[in-house]
Amino acid sequence: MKGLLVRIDDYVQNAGEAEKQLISRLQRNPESVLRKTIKEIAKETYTSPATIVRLCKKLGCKGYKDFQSTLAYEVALFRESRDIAFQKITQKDTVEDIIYKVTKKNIESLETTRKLLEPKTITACVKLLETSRTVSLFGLGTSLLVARDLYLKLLRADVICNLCDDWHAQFLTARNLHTGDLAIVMSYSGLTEEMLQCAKEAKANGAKVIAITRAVESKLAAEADYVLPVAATELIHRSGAMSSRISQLNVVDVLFTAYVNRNYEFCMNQFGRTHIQKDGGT
Amino acid sequence: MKGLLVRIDDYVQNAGEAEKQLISRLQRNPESVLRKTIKEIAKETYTSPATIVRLCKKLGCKGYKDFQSTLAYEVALFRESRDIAFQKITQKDTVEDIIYKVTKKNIESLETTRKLLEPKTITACVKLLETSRTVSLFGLGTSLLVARDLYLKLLRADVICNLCDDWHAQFLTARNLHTGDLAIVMSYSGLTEEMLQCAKEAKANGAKVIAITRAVESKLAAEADYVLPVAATELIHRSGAMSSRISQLNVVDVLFTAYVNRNYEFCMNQFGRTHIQKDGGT
DNA sequence: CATATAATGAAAATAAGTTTCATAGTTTTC
DNA sequence: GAAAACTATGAAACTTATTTTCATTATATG
Repeated sequence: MKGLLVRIDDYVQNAGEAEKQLISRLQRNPESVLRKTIKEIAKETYTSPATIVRLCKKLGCKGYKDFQSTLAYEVALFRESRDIAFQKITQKDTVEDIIYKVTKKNIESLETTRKLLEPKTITACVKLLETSRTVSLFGLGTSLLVARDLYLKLLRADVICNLCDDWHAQFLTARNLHTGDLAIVMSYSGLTEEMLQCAKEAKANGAKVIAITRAVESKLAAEADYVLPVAATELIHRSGAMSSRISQLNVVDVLFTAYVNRNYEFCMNQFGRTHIQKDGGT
Repeated sequence: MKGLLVRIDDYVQNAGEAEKQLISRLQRNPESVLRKTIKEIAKETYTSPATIVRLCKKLGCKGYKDFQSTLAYEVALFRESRDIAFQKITQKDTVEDIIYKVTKKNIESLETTRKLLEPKTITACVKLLETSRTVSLFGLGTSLLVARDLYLKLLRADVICNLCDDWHAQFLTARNLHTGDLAIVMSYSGLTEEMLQCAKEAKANGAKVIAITRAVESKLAAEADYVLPVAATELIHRSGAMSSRISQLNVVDVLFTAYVNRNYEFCMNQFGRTHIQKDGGT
């Protein structure tokens, strides 16, 4: 069932005059409705209890009470998620505050990234992973860490892959790609000139290109066959966008998990052969 | 104000007979209370509306209605966080499911990690970062990625630090440490023999040791002066613990942010000097 | 222009929640 | 050890909130 506020919004077009009054009031401040009685709302909006009850029923509730508690549930969730958004770290913050805010920031950017990811794109990327002869990874700085993470994963799944640490070597790798190869280019900002060059080179040589970046409109994205978007996160201090790599890793997780799921038997077999310690961890 | 269910639990000891009946009913299924009237609850528990209202007031609510809406809020949040926990990925899952579940898993492990982190420990670790002559980082596999991440951060803040890629070099680094140096050892499992050796060596040479691990009871943890705990995450498939590195990165974020906050002016100045691109990103 | 239809509010009816008060059991005091 | 004071409790009266009914008005339809 859709959320109540969404249903309200859907219904506006069919609403009568009194109902429009009501809806406008509800949308302006849904939270305060929870603390008011049906009579108070009726008075505020120059309507009547009867009209309110009718509206509640049209929205799929049993009555005003049911409406209130459904709304309470929604508002609780919304408030929680809004809480997260406006927490900037200041010098006054205690260590406890920092633990809370930093974690919430990271969670927020995961949520945002999730909303940006399109199943179709993931599916297309997984197919490329399956059908490409080789997979080459590209990244610098923090994005190199993400590339390494995906590299370790692909290794374990026995995908033929390649990642060079320094950018000259990466560029040479790009130059050697051919039709049937896949390049995955990671650049959070989408502005890194070196990555753009790698993407161009890969493309020019007939390879497919996937970009993992926040910059869906960038030159890098334009160069790519598929773009896996990452949430743009504000800075914490001016210390660089922190959550970015966590979001990028989340994209990597999604991509890899989707890949494994489509190649289940084979991958499970591989994992058995490639885990290093009993629990596979380090 | 404490949560309602907590307050209920606190109150049990002072409760009379009828009240105990009530409380037991409330605790058994708080959610269903939301859909019941005061009379229904009275009947179910062989008590009376009056007793219920009194209990609500003792718990700090204005009456039964207020009690219900406070509870609704709490239940909504709880249900949300419980929803997350039981989502295992199966072969039947669509790509859309995978996007959702993988992200939720990662969020869940961030939440758990947050709860494990103790402000005192962070503060102590930040002090070590401030006062140590040098900081050396240790890690292998996925944990090496985390180490590299912290390394990049410390570099930007002009902390004298060191990280070697291969484990032999890491071990030699540990051997060269002295009193006044700091070693930060990352091992998610806490079982990696190589990391244990590095920690022991560092300790033996008089250096302080911080461990970032899920294994608070491990030999590695025993060797460390401070342990920064990371949530233990179940595996997604058998492909290795995915969320672990995200949690580890979160710990790194917290540690580094706390450090920056205590050395604000200096770090901000440094960040100005060390950012490579306009937005500092890659 | 008459008639059907939909929207609305006033007021009655129903239901919910709160308060008061009487009772029974318990503890304290002399 | 009995009277007094206190506490916990539920029945019933009271208050408040919600829902339903029904009459009125406006609007569309043939």
